[in-house]
Amino acid sequence: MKQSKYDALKLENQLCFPLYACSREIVKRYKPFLDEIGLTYTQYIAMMVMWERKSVNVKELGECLYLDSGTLTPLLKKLESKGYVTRMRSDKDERNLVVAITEDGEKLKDKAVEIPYQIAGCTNLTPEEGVQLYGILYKILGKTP
Amino acid sequence: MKQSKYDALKLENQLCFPLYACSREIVKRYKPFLDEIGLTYTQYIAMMVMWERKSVNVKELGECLYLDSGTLTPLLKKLESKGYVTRMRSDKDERNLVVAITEDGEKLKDKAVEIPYQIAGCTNLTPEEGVQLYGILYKILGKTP
DNA sequence: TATAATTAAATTGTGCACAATTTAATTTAA
DNA sequence: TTAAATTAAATTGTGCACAATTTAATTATA
Repeated sequence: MKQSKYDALKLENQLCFPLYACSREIVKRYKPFLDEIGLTYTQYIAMMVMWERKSVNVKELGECLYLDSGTLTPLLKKLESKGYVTRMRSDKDERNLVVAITEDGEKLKDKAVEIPYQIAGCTNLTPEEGVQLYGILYKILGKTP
Repeated sequence: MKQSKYDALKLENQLCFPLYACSREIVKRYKPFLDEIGLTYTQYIAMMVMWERKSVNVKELGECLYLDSGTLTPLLKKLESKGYVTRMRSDKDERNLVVAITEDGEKLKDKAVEIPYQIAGCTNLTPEEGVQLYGILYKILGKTP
């Protein structure tokens, strides 16, 4: 095997690259299912938080999703225009914007609930690999750089 | 533990979400190092292919990076304007655009070679976890959905 | 060999991501 | 208590991603 001081720069020796490619690949596999309920992937994970929390402010939502207001503000305006959430300044502290789920947003949950099962058929990992991957990814996320 | 038919829709039960979050998190960790050589992450992985292949057409580059011409065309124009690659239609088949590395592009490699080692200090995985992650990610990428 | 089908890039339009800045509200401290 | 510091969203600007369409070149076929 020919060695070079540049080996560390080869695409095949990167861990970050397959992570980046895989992330996009999986989002692409979600697309046909998400199209049926009219959500993008980012809107879908935002709705996941809403289905669980019912009401959060932008900062909390951002902490859940690792996203900032620059991404969330336009996204939440879109979810509002679709009628799935409302956006209102908090009475207690008007700096906070409270995002709350609507009845239509709740109804969407019943359509969305099939998606995880449909997606399961699109991956080829063993249950063990899934658990390993999950653990490793959250280990990376947990480390404050 | 309270169970619900909606458990599959919880963010914490997703595999895709930490993948998506991790991918962005790691790209963010590259940013300070990439800033020093004036490349974005996508430009960096494109240059990795160029450093290895010297000359490729857009289609081949897209296959390496899992990206299409919609993403690559503007990106390659930027790399061209920075002087790291040239873009020329192929003589044999004018549908093909040949992207070739320049001398400046080659020189950049010597600056970039430090980056993988600098990044290594920013992750917290054991070597075994790294190997596991690598294998699982390429298994996902390999499966034609 | 014309015509149809295919192929490769480029283009168009939408939706993130995110750094940096701005605006407005609240909290802290002199 | 008022001025400074902090905080939360929104805004601005850049750079992807990617679906869908267009343009131009090449190949296959009737």
